[in-house]
Amino acid sequence: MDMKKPDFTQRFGFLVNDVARLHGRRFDQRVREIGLTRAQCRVLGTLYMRDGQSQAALAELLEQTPMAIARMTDRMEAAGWLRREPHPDDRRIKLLFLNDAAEGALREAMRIGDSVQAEALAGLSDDETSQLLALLQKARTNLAQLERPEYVPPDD
Amino acid sequence: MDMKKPDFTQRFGFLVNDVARLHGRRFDQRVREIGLTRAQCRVLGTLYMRDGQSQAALAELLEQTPMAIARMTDRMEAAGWLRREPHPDDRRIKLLFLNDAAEGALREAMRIGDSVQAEALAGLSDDETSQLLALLQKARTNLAQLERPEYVPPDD
DNA sequence: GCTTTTTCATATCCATGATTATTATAATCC
DNA sequence: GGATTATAATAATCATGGATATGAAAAAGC
Repeated sequence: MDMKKPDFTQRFGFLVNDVARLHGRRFDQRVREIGLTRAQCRVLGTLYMRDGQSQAALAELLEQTPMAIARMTDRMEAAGWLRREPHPDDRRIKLLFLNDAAEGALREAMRIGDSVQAEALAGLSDDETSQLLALLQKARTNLAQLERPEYVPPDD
Repeated sequence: MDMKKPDFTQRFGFLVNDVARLHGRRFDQRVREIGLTRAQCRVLGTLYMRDGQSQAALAELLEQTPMAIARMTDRMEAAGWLRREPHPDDRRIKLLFLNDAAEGALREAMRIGDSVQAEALAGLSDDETSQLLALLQKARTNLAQLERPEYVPPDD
């Protein structure tokens, strides 16, 4: 008898959760000195690509609830990273715009992200790294499609 | 000009964060019906492998702060999943033991985890799946060693 | 033995995210 | 065009996790 108990740390859910937690913790420790957090960098990065989104649209892009975006943009507006402007035609909607401070901070955050990524993927060959990214991308598309079946991954 | 802006969603940090968030959200939705959460499953799974740990030891195993474990075990003790018992020799220490209800719930959580993993990794070959797990495991080891240089990954 | 240092658990505060409900505003449907 | 329905933002509540600080108890130094 004395069955070998299953090793939970080898399961995909545990693993990806752990890697994200450890990676994110380390990233947070470093971007903290520029006054940002991991989640805020995510918002900044998305707005940088598509400035002037509504909160609802941003929530869609980030696969998050509108509520999470409402509070996040509250904090980020208070911190001066972005501003909210009324939509000219629809008084329900607030459009989000990056402030000038955001671009430099985002560039620095990218440098930090590169550095943490290098730490996390140390010892992996270039092939292994691209394979890892491709497989994660596939998993991300799978999971996103489960929630929004109409979603089609970008092609360009 | 009109430089192409960097696609943040392709970065490792964003990707692994997103996959963990989407996977965890889906897992949470399902284990909720047995009264558990993702984080609690993580605790249950670890205690199942090594019952009778101190909170500090559990924090080490989970790569988390003792404070996070203190609050987590508070909630889980109140919910009846585990109990705290005093250490016979050291009055600072509380040892954690799973209650009977935990084992069945954990088995069900594993089934749910298998199901979500299958959804997330749909379309990946067996080779790709094992490669993904192996690469994530490597990243996890890398990141863990940055925080605890003495850490050595299990060999058996 | 007694002081200093470590260690264990925990209180407090903040950031994040999910759920649920509410309010204001648009859009749609007879 | 007035009632119904849908959508945008947000409030309130809970679970989670990091950072800092604290009290109690054990270990180490002398």
